[in-house]
Amino acid sequence: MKSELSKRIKPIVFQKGELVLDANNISKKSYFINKGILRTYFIKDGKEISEYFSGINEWVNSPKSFMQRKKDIYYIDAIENTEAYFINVDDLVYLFDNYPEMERYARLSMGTVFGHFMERITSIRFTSAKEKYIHFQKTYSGIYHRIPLGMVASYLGITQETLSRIRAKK
Amino acid sequence: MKSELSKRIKPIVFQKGELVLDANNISKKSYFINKGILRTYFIKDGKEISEYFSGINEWVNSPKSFMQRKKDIYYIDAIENTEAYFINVDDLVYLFDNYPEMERYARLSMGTVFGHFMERITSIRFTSAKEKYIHFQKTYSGIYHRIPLGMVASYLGITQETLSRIRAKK
DNA sequence: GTAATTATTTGATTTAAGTCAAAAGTTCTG
DNA sequence: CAGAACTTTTGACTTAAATCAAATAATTAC
Repeated sequence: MKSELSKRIKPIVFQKGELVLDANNISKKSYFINKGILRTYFIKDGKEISEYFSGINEWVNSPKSFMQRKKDIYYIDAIENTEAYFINVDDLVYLFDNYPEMERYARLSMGTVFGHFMERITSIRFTSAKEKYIHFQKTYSGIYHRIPLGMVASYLGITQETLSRIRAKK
Repeated sequence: MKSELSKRIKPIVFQKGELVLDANNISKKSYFINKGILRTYFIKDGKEISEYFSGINEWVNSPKSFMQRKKDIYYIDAIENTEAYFINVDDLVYLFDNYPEMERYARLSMGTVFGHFMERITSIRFTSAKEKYIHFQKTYSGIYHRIPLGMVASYLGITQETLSRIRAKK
């Protein structure tokens, strides 16, 4: 089964700043990061709002685009030079069809992600800007210092100025 | 397959105010609502914070407790007299084992819920208290007027007073 | 049906974070 | 490596929502 998977994934590299996925296109690819950081974001009132960041050993895609072949609002770009693998959704479906344990793995993985989302919602709802930043540092303990301030601010839903002041104080 | 499912679900009723699930216990049950409203909440600083509300034709459980048999922070109670069905996790696993299409259905359903979560995160991050309330009304268009103000306020992460003033203005 | 409890509204004041503006610091690019 | 183009910081001022406090209104229970 492992080789079935490895047969279907291909390496790809992205330069810093390069667009990995354009919200105007439907993407049948899902990426597994080997090195670097990808950012998922969307545009609101002409500004880029970061949705989340993905580092080493994480899968990244635009869920609606990838799973349902529907356009969604999410762009993905590279914050750093990034090395990744990608798999096509057709190949993934083939694996799900032939390896039920993979389907189960996918379902259970989603349960975990689910928990993270709920935690994030709580974090956003009830905390001051400072607490949000501390929570962000914990969530992204390995990579938080490599993400530009403006992107962090939009991820947290606070202004750059406020984040800059929070950083200055500590 | 339909009968396999119906063989394994049982009816249950809850009185208004009744606790459906205590965070101190692990629950192997998932409920499907036929009538009424259930509320999922947790306690923060001694206060009940509403996480979400569930109405007719929706499944409700405490995901971590149900799927992973681990304690989680979520309580569930009945906002109204409620009629529901429940299924035991063991029976659900049996169905997943024997009906791969159910496993797939579950995985795809989670994808949809996923999308709702992302939308909610966006709604929380960038909107004023008033916009949050408008979004809440859309999300719960069928039942929003049946949920007490205090519970709505904690769901939105704003104070009761602020919500009361928003309502007064429109 | 009335007292007791609980939920909602209204008012006055405070505060955290936003906005606007400009300066200082970085990093691209030819 | 020097100027352009971003990014981050700092300052002064504004505002939305929180807090504290008390008054109504609506449920619930006896």
